[in-house]
Amino acid sequence: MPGFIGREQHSVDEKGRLLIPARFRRKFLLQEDNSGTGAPSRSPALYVFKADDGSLELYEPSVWNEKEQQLLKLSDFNPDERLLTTMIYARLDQTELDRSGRIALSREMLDHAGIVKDAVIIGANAKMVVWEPLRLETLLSDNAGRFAPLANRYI
Amino acid sequence: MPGFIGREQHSVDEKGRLLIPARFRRKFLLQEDNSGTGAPSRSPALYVFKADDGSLELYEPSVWNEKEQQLLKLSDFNPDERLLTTMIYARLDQTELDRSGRIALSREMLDHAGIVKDAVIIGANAKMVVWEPLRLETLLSDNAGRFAPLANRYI
DNA sequence: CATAAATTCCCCACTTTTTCCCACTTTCCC
DNA sequence: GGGAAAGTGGGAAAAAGTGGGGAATTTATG
Repeated sequence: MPGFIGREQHSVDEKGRLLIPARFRRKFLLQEDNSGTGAPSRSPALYVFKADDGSLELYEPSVWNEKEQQLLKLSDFNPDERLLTTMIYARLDQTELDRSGRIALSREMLDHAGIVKDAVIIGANAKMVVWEPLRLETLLSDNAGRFAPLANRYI
Repeated sequence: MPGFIGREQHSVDEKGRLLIPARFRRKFLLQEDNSGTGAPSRSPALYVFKADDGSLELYEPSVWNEKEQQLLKLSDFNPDERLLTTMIYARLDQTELDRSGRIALSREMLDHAGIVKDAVIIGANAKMVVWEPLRLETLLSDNAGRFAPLANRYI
């Protein structure tokens, strides 16, 4: 129950580093550090997943692990289930926050999202979603007229 | 059951701070602070949503969370449902009241509503709606003739 | 296998933004 | 009118964000 909410834009430097907004960091540093020792939580990790819509999804370990429970139920010997498992792990990566609260995104991840210089991070409750700013803008404006109908249908 | 009712106009300062009228504040400080301890309620939060009509909607956590239940049912892997989720979280932000009862609105939020110096806050029962004064005035006068027909149809 | 090149990691320094707090003015209410 | 609450503005301290240097590690290459 992280509850990431809000939208921010930050730059990605030449080293591929992307800052996780402080307000998001607080959300999971808080719950990572339930060691009771009060010691600084060692190395907050994040799972990075290439989404179909051209964005990147960032998950806390606890949230990803919960999703992963579904995967573990799949059989290695059912072709479809095996394929799905392969597809998912092929798109998955893991990264850690550095001392400044940044993560290093690999070249493939950045390419997948089309990120060059800037990135938008959207809090989507359980996860964070990373977009190339223009790509997100285009998606939203191209589909602006669909918001009301969709909202009307689904919520 | 917040029951915000009334209309007020307040200034937005250079730091983007907007005062939540005292009578609205009382509504939800009351129900936030059901800790029983009588201690000052820590950090009253508000969700801010960019509405389609060029206004900003302010929700109390309890009210927004109820809406969010609908969102949580949507699938990440159904394109329409995913798009809707993206559209909503891309327009959503979260903010807290400072000690003076103000919220800090981000630049994007202010731009969305066209707010420069002043803002009108309308209590609309479950939520508060924030308008740039002239924009609201224009909307109302441009559609004055439609009030009776609409009211006739729906209420 | 050794050396060079590249990448990663760790840290520091600077700039900008946010937060916190205080003070003043206006309005409301008895 | 006097006191309290509400509303407004701004200064200073703290935090967040950004960039980059240099050591260490990994990867390429002769």
